[in-house]
Amino acid sequence: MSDDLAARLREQGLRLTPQRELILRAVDELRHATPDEVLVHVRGQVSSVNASTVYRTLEVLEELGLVRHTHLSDRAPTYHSVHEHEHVHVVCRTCHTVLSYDPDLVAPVVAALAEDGFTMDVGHLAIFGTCADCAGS
Amino acid sequence: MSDDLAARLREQGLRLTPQRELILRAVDELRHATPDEVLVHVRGQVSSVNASTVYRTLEVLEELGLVRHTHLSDRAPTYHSVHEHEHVHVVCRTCHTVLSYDPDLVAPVVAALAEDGFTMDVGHLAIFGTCADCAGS
DNA sequence: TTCAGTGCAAAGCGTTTGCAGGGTG
DNA sequence: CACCCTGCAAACGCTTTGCACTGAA
Repeated sequence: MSDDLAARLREQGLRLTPQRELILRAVDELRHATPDEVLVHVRGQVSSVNASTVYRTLEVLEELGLVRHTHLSDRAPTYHSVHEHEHVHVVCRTCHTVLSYDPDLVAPVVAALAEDGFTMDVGHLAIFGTCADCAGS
Repeated sequence: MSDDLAARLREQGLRLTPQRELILRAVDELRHATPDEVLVHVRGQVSSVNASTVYRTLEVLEELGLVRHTHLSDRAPTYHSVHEHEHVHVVCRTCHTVLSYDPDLVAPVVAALAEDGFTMDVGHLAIFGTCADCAGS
């Protein structure tokens, strides 16, 4: 999968750098991480990786189709590897728990929008609401 | 509906101010507006309304259940009146067109999550993807 | 040897906060 | 006349940008 990275970069005339390998690996390992969390993680391994590099790299990796992002809070976005099964994020606004659901959950919506020619981005979806535990309060 | 405002404020021991009336009216009139757009709008009517007042007021109005917000871009959130019919936002990431759908669109999802005790916030939902016009490119 | 990628520092955008003065109830 | 609300200015968190240097191909 690092080969994936090398291959895709080459296709685009881009270059393989240690930072890009590290950042991709960090996203894979952290599962759901903000840019800042990625930064902290890679700094734990190699010093002097800069925040701007993380932002620029995540952008590149997303364009290459190697990572994805969602918005699970009003703050920083969350990146995850495309190697994970695609899933829908369901977020409780009270306790901030994030549940992952199978894409089947929204299959009817995908189908309905497809009839209008709209291709839904399932992996980016975040559904907000109140979970069972917090409903009482 | 300004009476609504007065009543709800009173219930909470809060005060009715010109700024709060103006900002609520701006959200009603602009239909989908960012805090900054609200600011510009109210400034067109009365000078010297401050950005922080807009933020604080939108927060209050949302707590009172008079306005709602969604995230239709990676930038500032969008506020709209609760007087509009509740609707689901569908956003094309290519041309940035925002389509409004009836909540029926996601009824199956609401039902499925309800079985797990999760109450979905339909009005806050934003679905991203690619619209028919942009699919070709 | 070329030019993409990096680190650094500064600036950017959107938002929040502390405080003192002003206005509602 | 209490105390909520406002404006102002500063600070905040996250992200982007310009620039000179470094290093991958």
